[in-house]
Amino acid sequence: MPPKHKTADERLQLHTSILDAARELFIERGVEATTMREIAKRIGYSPTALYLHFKDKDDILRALCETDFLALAAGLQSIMGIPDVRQRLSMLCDGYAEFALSHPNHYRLMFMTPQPVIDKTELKMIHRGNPEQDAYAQLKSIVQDAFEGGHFRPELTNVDLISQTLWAGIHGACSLQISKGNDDWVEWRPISERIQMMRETLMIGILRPDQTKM
Amino acid sequence: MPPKHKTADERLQLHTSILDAARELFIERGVEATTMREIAKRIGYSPTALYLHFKDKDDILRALCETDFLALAAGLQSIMGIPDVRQRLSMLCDGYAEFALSHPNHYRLMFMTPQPVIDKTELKMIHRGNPEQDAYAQLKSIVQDAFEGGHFRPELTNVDLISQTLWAGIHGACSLQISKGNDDWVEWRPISERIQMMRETLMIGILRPDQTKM
DNA sequence: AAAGATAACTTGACGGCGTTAACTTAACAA
DNA sequence: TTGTTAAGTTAACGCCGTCAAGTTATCTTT
Repeated sequence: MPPKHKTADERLQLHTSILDAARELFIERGVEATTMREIAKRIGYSPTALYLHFKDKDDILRALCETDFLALAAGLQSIMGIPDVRQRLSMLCDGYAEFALSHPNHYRLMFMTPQPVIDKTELKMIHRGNPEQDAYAQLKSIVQDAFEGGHFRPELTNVDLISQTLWAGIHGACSLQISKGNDDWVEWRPISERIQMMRETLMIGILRPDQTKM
Repeated sequence: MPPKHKTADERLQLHTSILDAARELFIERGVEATTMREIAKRIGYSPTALYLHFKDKDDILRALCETDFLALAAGLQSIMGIPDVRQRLSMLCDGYAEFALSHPNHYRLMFMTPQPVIDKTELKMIHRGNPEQDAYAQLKSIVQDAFEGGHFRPELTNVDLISQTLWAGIHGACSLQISKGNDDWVEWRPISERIQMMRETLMIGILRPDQTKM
């Protein structure tokens, strides 16, 4: 019970321990179902202590998502160094899918929930368009390279449109798995097969027909 | 205030007026944000009256989704009569996307929210695999036809896998629009272009290369 | 050394939520 | 006429997110 003036380090420690506890609970039982009181109990503080570090519950969610966006981009960064541009594109699809499927609850928050929770104009940490921090910028930069290398079908001329189609395809496979993968209404093929086929279908559909093998 | 023994018709009328009010509110401000009290107030009953017709809030949601699944399949039914199988496939993609984008909140409930809300084993109204009531069965039946007609690339041999890839592709384009379409982080191309390109990309990626024109 | 200010909390409360239990009352059945 | 029952309502329970006010130990100033 003894309050004490804290160093910046100690303040940060509580800050991150709130985020860690919130992340665990959000992942464990979903964001709507976890309460501020639970988060507080898990770290041994009273519920209102959370409000000393975050404006409200959404603010915690926002902070977690911000971290996750950076983590996604960081995880994909190594792929940017692959020399062959078709391989790079292909690996980005796989890397993205792996992130989505191994962090389904993060992914849901990032890409499958309504918009207003995260107003990106408020995100100061991430710099838009910076390929080291923005996964869409990474994708677009690879697509730009491939476009300049003449790898796409001649009728495809818009780099954003191509990028958004690739993103949507992989996102569709991942998000359908996350939201409906346990639904036995459909006789699902294994998710690995579905990701693989999506990647190949997109590649064949987008790349120049002469040399589709990679 | 006068309670009265009701005919089956009158009971049904209240039943559907609850569903109508709930649907409006769910669409208007989202499912989590609408309360039982609001639904009740809108139809002029006390909150607990809803529990005479539905077990709980999720039960209302479940009933709405059930109706929506049937509506989706019904809306796509006319497409099943198109003679050319490639055209049929193409039109099914468009029809599905049109449903998703013109009923975004229904679509979110149906295909973008966590699984446990709707346990389809409890849905007695819809018959699984019946192409008149099950949109996935419609898709699969067209894919089956195309497969038997030799329209797919020779390496594609599993009808479920093909169906699920097509579904995922269109779903990806639609769901990304619904959850991120108003997000200016990305310079989105118009959604109609994105749907069209997705459809064409999937067709080229899946159909036999000789005659991709339709 | 004493007094005041402040950082870091906790306690208590507010209004609203989903839901249940108990009550009310009009219509029906015996 | 007298129950029984259908169709509600009222009141309450235990949650929830959040805010205002109170409480202390520490730091700062004199």
